[in-house]
Amino acid sequence: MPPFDDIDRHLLALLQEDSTRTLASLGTIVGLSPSAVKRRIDRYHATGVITRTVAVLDPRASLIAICTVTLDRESPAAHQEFRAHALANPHVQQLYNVSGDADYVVVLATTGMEQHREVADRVLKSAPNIRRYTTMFALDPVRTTLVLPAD
Amino acid sequence: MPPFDDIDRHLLALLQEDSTRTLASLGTIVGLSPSAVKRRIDRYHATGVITRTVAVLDPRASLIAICTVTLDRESPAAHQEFRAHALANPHVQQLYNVSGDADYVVVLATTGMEQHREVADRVLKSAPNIRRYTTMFALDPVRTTLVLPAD
DNA sequence: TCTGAAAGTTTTCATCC
DNA sequence: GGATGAAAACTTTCAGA
Repeated sequence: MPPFDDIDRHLLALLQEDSTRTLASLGTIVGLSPSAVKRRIDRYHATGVITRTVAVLDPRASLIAICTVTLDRESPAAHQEFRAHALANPHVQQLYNVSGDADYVVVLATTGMEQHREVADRVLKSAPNIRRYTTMFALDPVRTTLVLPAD
Repeated sequence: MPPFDDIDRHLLALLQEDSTRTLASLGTIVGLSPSAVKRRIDRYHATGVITRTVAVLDPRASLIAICTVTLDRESPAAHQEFRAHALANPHVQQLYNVSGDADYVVVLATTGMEQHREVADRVLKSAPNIRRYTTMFALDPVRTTLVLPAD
């Protein structure tokens, strides 16, 4: 994707906030015609800037746990095995390979403590190659977005 | 919201995956007419089950940092002050009040290390009431969704 | 690359089951 | 609650600048 101009950044900010706006309303805000807005949005999809468009549910209805995981060895095979194991579980909402003391941060989303125990047992406790892990439960998901800076 | 049936769960899973499907295509999948699908989706919005619909950008284009924050005192005022301070910054992509050793998990999204330093300084280093914090950089954002179990 | 208008789809809504 | 069908709105395409 060629460099963004101010209108691109504005459109991407608007779409990350609410993707249900019409081309006409976006056009009014950024000062373009609906078809000019469409051409730009089509380009964001074609070039992979926008990867998907999704409905977001209220996180307060779920139990969110943020876990760190340290593997017991640093081999590529151990990493690959753990990733595949974690990704197989739909309750793994987010998974990051990270720098520092831990190797991964895993965010688990479940319907409650009972389901959390099941999922955590599967994904963390009895998973392959894990040396140790920690769990922090979200008492309050104050802000939960996937908004990224658009530049 | 009254209890979900199988069709509700199916629709919510579909919409969390891709909210651009038409009412007709959703109806074909779940076995309802477009207007019946619409009535259900309207209800998800009206009751706050779906909070918003957004475009998601490719996280690989950004620098993601996952930080833990421990406040220097447990007073409600300290919490309130820290939250307001963090929420004022648009690079705070996610913010969770958590149980355990730390008080908050903060996810920072920036365009690169230079911007990260600025933002981290503002949100963490020179922020009020912080005793200590840790930072883990995402080497690879393996999965980044906000998908929640629909029950 | 934009605008504006025509053509094609989707959404919305009233009505009936 | 759900289905249907018609009207309204939106999206898509394309000619012209």
